[in-house]
This record gives sequence, structure tokens and C-alpha cells, in this order.
Amino acid sequence: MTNQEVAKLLRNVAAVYLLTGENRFKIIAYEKAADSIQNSPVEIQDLWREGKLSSLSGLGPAINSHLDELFRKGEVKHFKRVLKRVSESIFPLLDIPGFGPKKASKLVSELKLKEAKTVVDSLLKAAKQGRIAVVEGFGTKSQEDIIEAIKRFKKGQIKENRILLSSAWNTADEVIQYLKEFKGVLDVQPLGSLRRKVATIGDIDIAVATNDPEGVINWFVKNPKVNKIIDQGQSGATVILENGRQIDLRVQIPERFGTMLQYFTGSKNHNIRLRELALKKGLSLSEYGIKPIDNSQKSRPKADRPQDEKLKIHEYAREKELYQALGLSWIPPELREDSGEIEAALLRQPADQGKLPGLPKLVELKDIKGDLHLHTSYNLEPSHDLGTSPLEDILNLATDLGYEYIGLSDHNPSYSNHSESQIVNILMQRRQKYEQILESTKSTRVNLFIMLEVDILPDGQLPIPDKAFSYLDAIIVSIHSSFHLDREAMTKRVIKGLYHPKAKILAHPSGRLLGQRQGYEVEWSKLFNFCRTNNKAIEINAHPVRLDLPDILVRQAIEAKVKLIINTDSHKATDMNLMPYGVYVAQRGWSTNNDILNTLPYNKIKEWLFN
DNA sequence: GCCGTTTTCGGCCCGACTGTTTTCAGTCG
Repeated sequence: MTNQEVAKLLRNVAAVYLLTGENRFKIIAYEKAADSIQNSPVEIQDLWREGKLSSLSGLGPAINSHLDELFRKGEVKHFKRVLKRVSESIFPLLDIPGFGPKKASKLVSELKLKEAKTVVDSLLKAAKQGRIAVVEGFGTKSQEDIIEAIKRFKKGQIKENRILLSSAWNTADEVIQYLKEFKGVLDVQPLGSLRRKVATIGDIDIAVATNDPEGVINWFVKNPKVNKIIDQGQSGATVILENGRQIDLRVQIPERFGTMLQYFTGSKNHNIRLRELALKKGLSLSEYGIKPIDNSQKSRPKADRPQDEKLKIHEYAREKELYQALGLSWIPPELREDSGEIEAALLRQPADQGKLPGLPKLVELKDIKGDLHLHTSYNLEPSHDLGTSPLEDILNLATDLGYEYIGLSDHNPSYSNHSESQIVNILMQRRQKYEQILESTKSTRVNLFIMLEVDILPDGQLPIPDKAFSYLDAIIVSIHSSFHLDREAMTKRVIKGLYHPKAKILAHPSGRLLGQRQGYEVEWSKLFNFCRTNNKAIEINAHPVRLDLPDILVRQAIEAKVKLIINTDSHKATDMNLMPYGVYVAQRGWSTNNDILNTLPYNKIKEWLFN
């Protein structure tokens, strides 16, 4: 059962509780548990297998025992009874935007929609016939909205709207550079998932600090790349660019910029936790700032409260000041997912220093000293695609990037087309050629590792003969076929592939391609244990379609004390510039320099690679 | 039903938006 399915089940239970007048906090508890499961990139069923259900926040003894029954027997008796209390036609409607339990229930009973399978279509039909507008609490407007919502819902099931981080970043950066040309712009920052560097992005939002909001907004909509202005107001504007992307701009005076930046950076869960923390300190945090809680006003209707209440709000020019007001140190946006960062950011008493773990000092791009997964255009008749850039170009770019070393990790020669001795020969000649080129470009100070990216065959074997290893400093291993082995078989396969003493790195370990392909199934804790014990590294592949190892697994790997290495997997020299995306993933996984092998200087990484 | 740097009992995030209302309920992020 997928996380999505388990979350949906809990949401349905919460919906029934809402409709049947259960304690509202019980309802919230079920919804929180559903959120937690849905946001977990670890499969909940894996957590259950390992007996770690409680590691997810919001899962307590009661829900855990229900989930235990669910995974053991395939269903939960208690849930089954609960769900029977309402018409099953309600549940499909809950997936439609704008529909909650109340609305769904009302329509199902008023319109007598009994068939769950056809309820969406029946509802659409009823709306078109004008039978919704006459229901109490609904009108013609809501009837039209429902038709629109169902249409969008039907489209949405086919098309996923999120785009790759790199693509969103490039678009946003162009707009940010354009905005900076306007002299009234004091600061520009991306917001939301873009600022947090999530692997895929929904909306592109940008914030500007300025004392001339009107001027900035006018400048923004006049961008020659703007195709269409959707909305233009006093606090911002929304446009569609030539490339079809929507950009939201928000402007704010510098005195309030930190407050806005914090609020719109999220994540939602991070902000919820901050507000809970504020409450415990007798403060109330909102998108407008922090104010003391005034209990004497709480019971009075809003309209009766004194107008000057807003004056008591503290606004912040910088995020740092806002976090400090809550007793926290500033938290890097990449960590704001409510996954322990708030606890780690609590300002310590001097006596506690060193005793409790604080925020990590995150690895940065400038700490990266090399890239070990590069494909050149040298034709070794490989099993997969050849690189397109010659070694000379790669060396030049490596010099520009300030690298101390690079690793040439072309795909292995195809094994179906070559005999063992042919493969040995190819690799011998390749080594000679590379050494020759390095010799002729004496000006470079970049050190070279002559490596290979080797397929792990379905049975775990490596398709190159023993003799060939003498022409290789080390190898990277990876999966390029038979993605659908079961979890156990895949784990065995990968571990066997890594077993060779020269196999040092597992590349793109989950095999996912964002928006195209799910990763394959692996028993991660088993793999991590093997890597730690045997001194193998796991790659963080920086290619924007991969970003693999995914950030949450990076965090788990680090907790398991596994070493990681960030590589670009470049198939052309300019791909080497994609390194920042790998660093973002490492940061989101709480990596310090200590966790990332290619922050090591040449002599140290050589020592590791040759051992 | 969950949770703990004021608590193992007594709390549980905040505000905007929308449509239908004439003071609010439901939904969303």
C-alpha cells in the first residue's frame, strides 16, 4: 500500500468523524497523521516492517495499532465500521478542489448520489442541469464553480504540474536579474519551495523589498519577456512569461521584508510549528509578524476589538530577528520542513552548549574540490551513451571551477559485443590515451582518476573481466536494467555489485527520474549498513532530473554514518556546472563537509579511493 | 488521538478567501 493510499484512508476516517460530530481534535489528529504519512518519502509500510512507525510525528499508539492491523490483514475492522456510517459516494468527491466533507455530504444526500463509482460524473450532470443552485446553502455561483472544479480535477489526474528545480530556477533567476536593474529594488528573493530548493517546484514566487512598490510593480509587468498580465495590485502582480510560466511578485517595505520572507518561504509545516512555539511563549505569529496574546479580547467578536490591536504587532526587517524573537537561531531555508530543525535551532543556555545537537554547518558549493562521475567522448564502445566532450574541454572547465581532481567514469564497454580480451584491450588503450592527454596539457593542475561506471547485472555480477581492473583506479557501480526486481533481490544485487574491492561508489542509487520514473525498491537500512561497514560511498547525483540520492534518504544515510559524494554525471562538459543542485540536495539532507567525500583534498580522497 | 524546555493532563496554528449570508461556515495554504 502506498503512502498516498494510507493517507487517503486516514483522511476518509477523519471526514466521517467530522460528519458524525466526533471530538474535533481527534479529527485534527487523523489529518495530521495523514499529512505526515503523505509527506514522508520513506514508505510507511517499510517503517512498519522495521517497527519504526512512531518515528513519524503524529502517529501515536492508537493509529499505529490500526496501521499494524492494516498491513498485517489488509484492512482495519474499526475503520470499516466507521466508514460505513456515511455514504461511500462522499469519498471520491473529497479529492476535488473546493470540496470538504460537509459540502460533499450535503450534495450526496440532497441529490441522492448513491453510486461511488459514478458520483463525480453524476454531480457534474446535476450541476449542468441546474440542480445544485437550488440546494440550500448553494447558489448559481457555487454551481458554476463546481463545474469548473470537476473539469480541472479530471485534467489534473492526467497532468502533473510541478516542474524541475533547475528549470524553475533558471526562469526565476532571469526575472530576478531583470528586477535588480530597477534602482528602487533593495532586495530580491525567491519564495516557497524554490527558496527551500525542493527537487520539484509548483509555483514561482518572488519577493522584493522596496520603498517604491508601485514603481517596482510597473517595472515588473513591463518586462519584455512578459506575455500576459494576469493581475496587478498594490502589493504585487501575477504575469505569464513567454515560456508559459506563471510568476507571482510580492513587494514589501524593507521594515517588514523579513516577516514576509519567512512566512512565504514555508514550509507550511515549519510555519505551523513556529506558531505553536510562539503560543507557548504567549505570542501569536502570523504572516504580519508577532504580537502578544491578549486573552481579554479572545472571547469578544472580532469587530468589537480595539482598532489599534494591529499596532502592537512586531514586524521584522530580517528573518534572523524574527527567529531570535522566538528563541531560535536563523534556520537555513533548505532545512525548513519541520523535521527537527526547530528543536535544533533552540538557543541554548551556555551550560548546554555541546551537549545537545544544534543546527548542522551545511556543506557549501565552495567546499567541493572535485567531481568523480564524468563521461568523456572517448569511444570505448560503451553499453550506454557516450559523453560528447573531449577530455581537454573537461580539464579546462575543471580548472575554471577550481577543482583539485576529477574522475573519468565512462560507461563500461558493452559486454554483449565484445570478448573479455577485447574489453581488457579497450580499457588499456583508454588509459594510455588519457595519460597522454594529461601529459600534453601540463598547464593544468587538475589531478585525474581513471575510473569506469560499471553496470550491475541483474545477478549482481560486474561485466568486466578481472584483468581489466589493472587499468582502473576505481569504479562506480550502478543499475541500468531490470528495474523491477523485488526489494530483497534488488538489495542483494546492489550489495553484490559493490563487493568488489575497486567498487567504491554506488551511483544514482534509487534510479528515480523526476516526473518520469519511480525509483526501484531497495532495503535502504541494509544497504547503508553494508556501505558503512565496507567503506563504500553513495552518490548524490546532481543532475536535475535525478537528484538521487533523494534528500530524505541523504539524511538517513548520514544518520547511518555512510559517506556520500556529490557528482554531476556529466555527459557534456557544461553539465559540470550542475554541481549546485547536488549541493542543495546534500543541504536538504543536513550534510556537513564531514559527510561529503569530495570536500576532501586530493591526497585524502586518493587515499580513500585506493583503499 | 497526539504530545511534552511551563504539562503524563489539558491543551491542540493563523488568517484569507468565497459564497451565502446579515454574522458565518467551509475550505485552503
